[in-house]
Amino acid sequence: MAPNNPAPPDSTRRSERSRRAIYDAAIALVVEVGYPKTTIEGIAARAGVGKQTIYRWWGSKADVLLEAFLDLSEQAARTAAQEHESHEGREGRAGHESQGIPDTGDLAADLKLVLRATVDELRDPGFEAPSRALAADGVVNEELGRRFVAQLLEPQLQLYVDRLRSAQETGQVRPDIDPRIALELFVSPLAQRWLQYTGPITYEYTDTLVDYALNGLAPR
Amino acid sequence: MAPNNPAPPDSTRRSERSRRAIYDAAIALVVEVGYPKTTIEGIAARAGVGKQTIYRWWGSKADVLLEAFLDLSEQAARTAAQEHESHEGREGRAGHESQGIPDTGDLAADLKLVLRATVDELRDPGFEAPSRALAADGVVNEELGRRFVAQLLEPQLQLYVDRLRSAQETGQVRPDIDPRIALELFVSPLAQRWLQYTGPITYEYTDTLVDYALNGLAPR
Amino acid sequence: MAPNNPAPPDSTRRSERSRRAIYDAAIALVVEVGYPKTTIEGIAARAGVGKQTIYRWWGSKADVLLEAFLDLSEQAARTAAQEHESHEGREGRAGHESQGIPDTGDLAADLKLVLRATVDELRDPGFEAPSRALAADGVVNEELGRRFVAQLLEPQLQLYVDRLRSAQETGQVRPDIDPRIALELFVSPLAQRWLQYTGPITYEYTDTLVDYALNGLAPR
Amino acid sequence: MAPNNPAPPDSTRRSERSRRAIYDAAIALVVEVGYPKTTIEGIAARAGVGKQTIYRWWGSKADVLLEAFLDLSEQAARTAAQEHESHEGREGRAGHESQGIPDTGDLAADLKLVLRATVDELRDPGFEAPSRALAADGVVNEELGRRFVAQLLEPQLQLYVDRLRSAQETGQVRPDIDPRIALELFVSPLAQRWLQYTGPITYEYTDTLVDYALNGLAPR
DNA sequence: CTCTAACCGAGACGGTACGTCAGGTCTTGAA
DNA sequence: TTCAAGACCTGACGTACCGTCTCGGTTAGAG
Repeated sequence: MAPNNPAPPDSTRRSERSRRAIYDAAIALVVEVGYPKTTIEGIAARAGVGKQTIYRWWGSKADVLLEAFLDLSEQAARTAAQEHESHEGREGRAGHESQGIPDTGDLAADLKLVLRATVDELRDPGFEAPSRALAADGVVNEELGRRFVAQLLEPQLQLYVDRLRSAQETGQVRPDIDPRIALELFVSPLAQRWLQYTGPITYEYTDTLVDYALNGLAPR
Repeated sequence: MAPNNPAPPDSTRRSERSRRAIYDAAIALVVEVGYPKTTIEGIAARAGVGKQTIYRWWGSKADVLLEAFLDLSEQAARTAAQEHESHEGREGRAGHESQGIPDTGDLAADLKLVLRATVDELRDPGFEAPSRALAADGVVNEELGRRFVAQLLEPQLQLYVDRLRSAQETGQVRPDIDPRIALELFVSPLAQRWLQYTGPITYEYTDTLVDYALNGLAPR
Repeated sequence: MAPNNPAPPDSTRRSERSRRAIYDAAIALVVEVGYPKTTIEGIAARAGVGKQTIYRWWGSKADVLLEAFLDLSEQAARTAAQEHESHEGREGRAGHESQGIPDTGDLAADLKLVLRATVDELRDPGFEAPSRALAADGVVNEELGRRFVAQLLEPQLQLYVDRLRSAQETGQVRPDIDPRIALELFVSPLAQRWLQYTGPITYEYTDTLVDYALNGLAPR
Repeated sequence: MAPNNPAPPDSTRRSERSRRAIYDAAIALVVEVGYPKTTIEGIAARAGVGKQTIYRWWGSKADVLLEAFLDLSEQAARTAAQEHESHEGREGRAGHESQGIPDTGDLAADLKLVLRATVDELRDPGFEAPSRALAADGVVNEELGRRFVAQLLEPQLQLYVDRLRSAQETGQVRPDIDPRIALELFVSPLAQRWLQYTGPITYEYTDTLVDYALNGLAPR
């Protein structure tokens, strides 16, 4: 279809070593100097890699960072999973939503727990810097934004959908509610405060969001 | 305190002509070529202005655009106000939130109306391009983000606070609710969908948000 | 004739204070930072004068410096003349050529004396910096070069012409010699060494030049 | 010793193409618009080269022009040499001093011939413009001046030294004369007239210089 | 002894060029 | 063929001065 213009490189010969070094350099630079001052040349230099090696495999700074961050998330998830395993038996101590949202039967409590964990994550500079960078670029670059959402955000949101559906089955949420929209009532406010600095991010705040969303603003 | 190094220029001698031209050029370029490809040189050239005239009065591309957009908003508000005046007698047909949120007594209807107007605005390229650009830069540049919020976003949100308080007085909203948080239940989801392309933006969607937020997710 | 384009300013209202300050600033800057780094803005700032005051009365940096240097030379000449007067009675101890070249009857001795004084002058940074600057600009700017020569150099050279003519009358120089050309035999070599760094500038050197020039290179 | 900060570029990878284009552009611009209006940007643009490519290999406009002019001189010398070769058998018709000064046994005639050729050269705009530019900058920039002399001027002067020494052997010049100084008697006057516009440059003038210098000003 | 036209300081303005940085492409030599 | 290295062309950066143009204020000579 497309005239395969750029003659795609042979990925079997790809240097795993370089890929890792590039990921690490990209994340480190974003954390240390910020996204705008992170440059492809800087990443290449820090990774001990030729610029061409980056241009060969990625299309832009954002591409590099998106993959690097995905990789980082996977690592973190893997680590968390192992830890989870070693603590098996204990219930509920969810550390990271990628493990799924706990289902103790008490929807409000489960949501508050998970949102508190998210609050923690949003404050961890190691995660915050790259994800904020990607989110920012995604705001102005629709294609990147959609990939960011599809690969990072939506999988997280899907866990809320699952938990809400489960709550619908137990009657804690009205059956006519669309869970994909419902989750936004407590997730989006947190997201906006984080993205736009529209307010402080605290446990009390997220707890409140859950209460308001579940019970509504109108008198009962 | 600070040694106010660069000796601030004399604003009384400032050229109004240049300021206007720079505002116009900045907005036009962001709309036409996008924020990242909008350069200070480009703005200066398009405005028929020396680069130094921009650097003399603003600290960055974002500063220029923020002021330009503020100016644009004021113009729009002024225009809308005049139009409103000329249509006096008709009630309620608010076109722009800066006029305040209508208060017909029916909170849900009023909110839906305003949110629909916001949906329209978010789709107007003349407004979308610059505000998206500023929002994006604000995500990664906290100082800018806070100014964006303080000068553009928060005044809008305050209107919701007012309307919600009015609703509390008429008993349509529970008195223990914090309006500043409550408004996020329907505003933030819309904001996030717009910022991050996490879902379509439609009247049905915003209507649904209002219903969910007012009535809550839990069965009554 | 000409449409009196720029409407020449009224020189009777001219500020002597500013003129002096500009001269001083120009000379000082050329000495301190060099001609290329001397700017009109810098002169204006250092002189505590508006830029327009410079542009009103001079056409270029070189114009300013040329006048400043002429002024400086006149001052120096006046100072030297006073000093000369106070030492009256003593013969021959010419300090500065502008007083005329001494005429003791011994042409070689007189020339050597004057050239040694020139050597001293060429090494005085206060004179060297500005005159070198003007000479340099004159090399590449014919109009300036010709003014530099006419106003500064040629009057000096004329003194040599006079002395050589006197020597022709006493038979120390052949009558068919053109003094204006002859003087170049000892003046130009010194000038070139100074302008182009083609060799060291010493008393021995200038003495030698006089000997060679008077006696010729060929065996007698 | 010095911390050789800027990490000198790898000259083996240097683009010969760019170098040539830069030389040509620099010379052409100096001839066409003059040295002061010749800018690095202009050279880069005319040469179809990035500015950085100039800054990578040269430190200043003068550096570029000096090398360009040296290259031009070498080319010219090479061309002249070839021409000379093809005219072998004919004696004495020296076109360019770099071929050496002719030695017909008649010193005065040989010097006059060569100086007349120099007069021609000083009037060839292709040579005059760049060499005047370099000379001018060298007046005010000692480091450049010394390089100009060492690389361009002194080699020419050395030819006079050689010819004068030969004349000393044949008894046409007194043995106690220092040829390096002697040559200045006829070369420097011409140089000064050229540099400073102190007088017309003609064959008659240079012929006269030779006569005066060889025979001296004093009666024989 | 005003009045008023200029010169004055200051410095904003539209520009040009500076020297630097990074983007993305292309070439070279070693592995 | 990939890779590290880095030269190359491009284009924007933020700065320095250019020469022109107001803007009050001051200042002197014509009334």
